[in-house]
Amino acid sequence: MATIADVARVAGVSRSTVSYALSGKRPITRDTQDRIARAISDLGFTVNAGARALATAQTMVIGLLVQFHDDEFAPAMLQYILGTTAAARERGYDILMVTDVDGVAALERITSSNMVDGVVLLDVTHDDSRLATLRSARQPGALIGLPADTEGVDVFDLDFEASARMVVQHLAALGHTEAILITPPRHVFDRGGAYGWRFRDEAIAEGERLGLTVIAVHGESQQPAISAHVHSTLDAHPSSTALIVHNDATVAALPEVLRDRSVRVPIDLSVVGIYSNDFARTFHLPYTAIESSPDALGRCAVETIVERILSANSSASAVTLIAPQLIERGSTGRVAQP
Amino acid sequence: MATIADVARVAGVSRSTVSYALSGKRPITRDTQDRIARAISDLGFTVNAGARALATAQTMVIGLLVQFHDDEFAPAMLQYILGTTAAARERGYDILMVTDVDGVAALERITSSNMVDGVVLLDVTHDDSRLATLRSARQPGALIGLPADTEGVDVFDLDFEASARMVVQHLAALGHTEAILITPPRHVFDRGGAYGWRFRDEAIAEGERLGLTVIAVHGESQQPAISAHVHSTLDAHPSSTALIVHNDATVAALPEVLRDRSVRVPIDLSVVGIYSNDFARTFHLPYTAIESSPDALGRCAVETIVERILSANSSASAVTLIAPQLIERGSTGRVAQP
DNA sequence: CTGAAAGCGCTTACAG
DNA sequence: CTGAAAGCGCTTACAG
Repeated sequence: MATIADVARVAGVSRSTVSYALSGKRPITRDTQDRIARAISDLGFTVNAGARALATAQTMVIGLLVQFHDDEFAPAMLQYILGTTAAARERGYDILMVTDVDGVAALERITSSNMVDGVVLLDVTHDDSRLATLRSARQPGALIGLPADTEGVDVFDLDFEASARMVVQHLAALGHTEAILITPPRHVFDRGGAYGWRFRDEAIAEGERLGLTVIAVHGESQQPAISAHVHSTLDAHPSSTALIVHNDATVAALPEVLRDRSVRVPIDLSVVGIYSNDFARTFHLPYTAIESSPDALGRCAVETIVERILSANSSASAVTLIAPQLIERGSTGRVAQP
Repeated sequence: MATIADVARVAGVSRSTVSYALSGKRPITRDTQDRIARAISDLGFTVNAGARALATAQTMVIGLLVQFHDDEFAPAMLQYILGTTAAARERGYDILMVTDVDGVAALERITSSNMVDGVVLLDVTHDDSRLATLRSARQPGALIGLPADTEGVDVFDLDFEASARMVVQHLAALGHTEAILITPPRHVFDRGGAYGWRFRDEAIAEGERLGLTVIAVHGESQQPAISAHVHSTLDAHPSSTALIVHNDATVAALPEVLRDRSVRVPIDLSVVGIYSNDFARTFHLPYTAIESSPDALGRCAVETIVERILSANSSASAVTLIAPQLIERGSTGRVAQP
């Protein structure tokens, strides 16, 4: 394994000159540069990342904290991971992916040992126990998901309130007066998944303003309960002309259930979802939906982390709620006049 | 940030003593131990991972090389990632997840810069271009997926030949004489995904031995082509009494397609898949299937890597094909006597 | 434009 | 049972 000292010897210069040639942080003669380049290529030299990290106090690694609850629909999570990882690479960072059940301990471990320069937390809940650890860490952190206390952390999330208004306005404009909303499962609310109630509460409130009654029910998290629940919910509310689904597992099961019931979309029922375009492609979901933008959220989080790593200037942290976008896929229609 | 020197000063001992207390590599007086422990906790000291890595030449990080082809069904990949990550943590290693489009460059980057102690390659193809890089790397590597040349690398994969025989024998024993096999999409074969033809060729051969004609067709990779293709394939072979599906995306779409056709399983058609139990749960797939064991494969790969990291003894590399297991879910039946 | 030297925070022979 | 010192492979003031 060639070191910078080997390169220096072969090139007939000092180690510092090799280092500066590598970083470009000071001018080097054309000739010296060439000799160094040749030595590097002859020796197959690569900078040792650990040694560089020790000297610069920069690891060029960002930690990604993922939590897989086994009552959760994992495929949706993958999109955040990929968005984050791609964005990190574009900025020259690698991703240390941590999936420990004990997220607090994992966060403590990778930050206090200086394995990472910053950290992105996925699936942040209302009173996320990882935040205390993050606040006392040396490294900056960005959250995906809105906690109650946003003091000192950068937060990124979809604007679920605006999303709810957008969906309700869309349906109200089409003449709907009663809609069913299938929210995330109860355990998501219990765990503090604020996106659940943020969307639901605003949907109900906006519905009241616009004369659209929103009937909210918790979705199930496991098949076959999911499908059975959609059936019984539709049975229970025959007067509802629209269905809003805010739950990945349920929306993935929806095509089959609606086919079973011979429900024609949008003639018999208008359907609106909240999911990403990638998700729509993977599962062939033909519903008009709010784009949940996992890729964009991951990218924003990484960008902000990198900014904070580079500029020691600790500007005020911010909460960024991404504006929703309604992707029309033709699954909503005007209510038939009786 | 407290260093080991701070701990030593506060405890009134030398740095080496603190280090040895940490590692337990030499006996320390009870009293000295206590003073060090107190100093560590008072200062909130944690070993700097980078410095330790530099001194020991061990990063305690394993690289995981994932390739997301956008014509691929991503959810299946996630299971390998989770199995690998969990197994690594159990052995004290973290996972550096790399998803670069250029896998060769990514592998070169993380190995030559010594960011990792070993590496796991996912989705290895018949003539995987990453293998040359891996062979010249300092770190050991384990593959998931069987390449043509297994020289010097540890390989883990499902025994697809045995899987094919098991499926065909199962169907033949039930009296089936003609079965359709939907293989992975053509581009998987083109790319060198050996699992495709390993299963297919052996299924056909075993079928010939047992009097079961296996009609192999390539699956599609994107909806709505997937569903349309299953329909047309079933239409084209009305005499087939069994369907074998070796393709995640197709099997995920199967319940809907069969419902559309009012096909009763297993009365009208026996169905066998090749997928993991986790996948079955997530997508509620009720078919008898060969367990593809992504978790077990990920674990085995990590275990082997760790063994090689620890015991410098470079014992011969091996190819490990996991024995298949047929999980009965009641989707196959005896052929009706005409 | 280039070099000699200190330092990043650890571990581990070498000595006692 | 414990310490002083060298070394892991870099970077970066400090000097010239």
